[in-house]
Amino acid sequence: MNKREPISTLSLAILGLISKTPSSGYDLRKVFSTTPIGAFSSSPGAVYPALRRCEKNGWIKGDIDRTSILRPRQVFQLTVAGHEALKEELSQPVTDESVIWQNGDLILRFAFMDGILTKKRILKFLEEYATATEEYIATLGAHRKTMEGMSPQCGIFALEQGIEAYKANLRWAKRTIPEFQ
Amino acid sequence: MNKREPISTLSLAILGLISKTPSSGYDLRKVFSTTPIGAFSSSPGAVYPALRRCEKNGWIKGDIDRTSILRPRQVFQLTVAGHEALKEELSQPVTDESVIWQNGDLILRFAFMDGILTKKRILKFLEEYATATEEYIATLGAHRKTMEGMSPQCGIFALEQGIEAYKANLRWAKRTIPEFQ
DNA sequence: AATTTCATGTAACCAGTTACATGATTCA
DNA sequence: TGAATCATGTAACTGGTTACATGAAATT
Repeated sequence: MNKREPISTLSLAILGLISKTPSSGYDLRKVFSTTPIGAFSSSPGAVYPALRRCEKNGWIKGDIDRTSILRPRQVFQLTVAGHEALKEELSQPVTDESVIWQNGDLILRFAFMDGILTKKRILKFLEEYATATEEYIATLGAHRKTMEGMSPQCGIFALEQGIEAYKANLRWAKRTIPEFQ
Repeated sequence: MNKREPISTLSLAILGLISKTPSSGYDLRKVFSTTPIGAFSSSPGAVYPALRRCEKNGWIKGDIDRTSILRPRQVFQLTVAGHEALKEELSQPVTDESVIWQNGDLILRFAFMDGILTKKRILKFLEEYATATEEYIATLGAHRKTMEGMSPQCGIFALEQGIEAYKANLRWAKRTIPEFQ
């Protein structure tokens, strides 16, 4: 009943990563700057405040690690509430809007589902994703038709780029569903 | 020699659209909310301040349109300086970073090149885009190999989604180059 | 008469960016 | 000894979001 705060993309990435491996801010920055995990800046001005926000929401808690002689690191792990919040976020339905405007967020959510959602729920996500993507491809196709023979060639080609990308997403989803053993 | 202010994504979209058709803030909001032109909010709180910024930079100037009995609209068009700024922005090289983190911006730039850059320059853009994309696909492939057989299946599948999407981008660019008559 | 559309804008808030700062440790 | 790395953080700025506000005209 009580409404949960929305989780920002960066917070979702942080919660997702921490759910796999307890990490310090520095660890997270390294992941963001060395892996293709998403469009995240590894800037301290983004990561540390985001960690504080997650902490304030009770999603993570930090333990000081003094095993090294180096400056002590604060290693964060998920709280029970954090696990709940992450699970709920990952369980959100795939909306048409999210497929159109937040495809990256959807894939980020998918990347963290392992071990948090059941196989059934993950497959449901992929099916919803495929359906919504297929619909949007049709919409883009209709749009393309209205531009038929129009003067700004580049605009049409750009639209085709979008259509091709979404078609690739659709093929990926359809192929991944059966591969998901 | 004098350094031009960087153009934000929203400003670029506004300049690009206005370069095709002089428009009011309301016109632009309608385009953003009814066409797949990009991830832009059509919110007045974004569009009107962005117009003011462009105006302050001397890129656009507005004329009051009183032809209608309705509330007068302020119709903006590009200034000479605005055309220069847009042309320079569209002429920026395709960097590896932009292919990775700002693919949407690159496609947006491409969509507006018609009539502003020469055919030769547009083709150069597509070739640079293809090269950088191909390189990044290789990087992602290497990354994928390091995850071979790892436990979080979803993470690997998510990476594959990215690889497939970039492959689609590459095919699009390679196909579009010769189609560009 | 009430709602929708045309058309513009402001204000509070939030979050990311760049740049700076600190200070210890390790490496060349 | 100087540079790079470990590790955390702050401050100023920018720009986008949501929500609110106005007011006239057209539509139902």
